[in-house]
Amino acid sequence: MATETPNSDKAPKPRGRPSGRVRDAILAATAELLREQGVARFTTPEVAKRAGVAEGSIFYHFTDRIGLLQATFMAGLEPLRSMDRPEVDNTDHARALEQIAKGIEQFLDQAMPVLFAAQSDVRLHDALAAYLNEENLGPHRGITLTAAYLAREQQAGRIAADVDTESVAMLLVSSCFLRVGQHQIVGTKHTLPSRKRTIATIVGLLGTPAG
Amino acid sequence: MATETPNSDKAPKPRGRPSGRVRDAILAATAELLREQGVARFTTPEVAKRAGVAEGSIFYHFTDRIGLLQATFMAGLEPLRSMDRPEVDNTDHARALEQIAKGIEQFLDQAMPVLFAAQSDVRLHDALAAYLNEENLGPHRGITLTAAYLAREQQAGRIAADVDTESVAMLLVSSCFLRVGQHQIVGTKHTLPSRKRTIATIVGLLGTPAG
DNA sequence: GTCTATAGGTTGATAGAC
DNA sequence: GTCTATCAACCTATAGAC
Repeated sequence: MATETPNSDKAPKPRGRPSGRVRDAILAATAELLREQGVARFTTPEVAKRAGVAEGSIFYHFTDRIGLLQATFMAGLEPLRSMDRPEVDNTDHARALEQIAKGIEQFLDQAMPVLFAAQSDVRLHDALAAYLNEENLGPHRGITLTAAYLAREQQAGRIAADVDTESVAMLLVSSCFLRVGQHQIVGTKHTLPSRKRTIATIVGLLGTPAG
Repeated sequence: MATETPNSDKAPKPRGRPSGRVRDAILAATAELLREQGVARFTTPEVAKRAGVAEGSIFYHFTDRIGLLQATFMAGLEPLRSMDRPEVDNTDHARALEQIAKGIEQFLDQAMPVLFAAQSDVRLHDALAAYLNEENLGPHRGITLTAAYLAREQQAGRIAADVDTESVAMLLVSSCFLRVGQHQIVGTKHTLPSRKRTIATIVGLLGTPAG
């Protein structure tokens, strides 16, 4: 996961992202291709064509095909890394959870194809897994964030004290994964209980506040 | 999704699966390869080597590479199709749900790599999606099955009448997907709440039976 | 039904000019 | 940093013997 740019050592490497217009175009084209066509159709000539750059540039920036894919999923996971405690603007649990769920699903919508792509090759898979572990990313991150919100509410006395907030958080995150996964794999999200309905049920877990 | 065997028309086609030793070896080798290496490393020479057959045989039986993959995920989904109402042997909800969840996770453990593989190519993806819709397979199947159990319990008065059993079922199935998915993608299932803990929380949703 | 041999087509990656 | 041109490696699929 180290060599992403050519200048790994040696002196006065240019500050900031190189110039990066081509580099970014390649990354964007790759993400697009993965989403639309799947890894199988992802070939360096195809990426080059779509990015409007020369094929050789790909190898200059990313060393090889695998390097490009790694850089792509690291870029795709960036939103998760910088995702901080969700700012929920009220104490209506259903509303707040829906906000959180929406955010997670939105993220997954664009990140999941990349996760799928990484499953296509052991090397990629292993690199991704290592990265996720190192950076403490993955589903666990979303769960922790959600659990934190619930715990705050619990301490404020708005959620029954005996509720296992982490499990509840996991249920919410799970349902997001399934909803997005089903949508991307089967294509009809309409056969699952809606997000609203799911959350209404989850809210039922939070117990009567104080009476 | 039609031509799986060569003899599509013409008269006295041999009854039962041809002789099928080679055919099955190919299917098994394919599934293995997908699990261990991912689609990228799945090549017809590799499959042939692993199955101990000639490469040509693959094309004889499955027409082309795509045909083999399609046949493989149809085979992998077979357990789901024949999965019938779960026989749960008692009325302890936690126990029963755990049984169901275990079954689903077991199935997913072997089916998920194949689902991932299908995401690698639009043609495969579309073929899989069509198949899942036709046969009414997919996550929805597991949810329906689970919901049916819950509904029965509800009618028997052992679950509160106002519980949305389908949503609860979805939460259970979701958690299975997330658990298996996390395990296969990130590799550490240990950071998620355990199945037992999750189910304990879900059971909390079922309400006090009659008092 | 299964095999061997091979044709034909892509693809990843390199070299070198600008 | 970016491009064009090129090559060796590899893979899918076919043809034909057994």
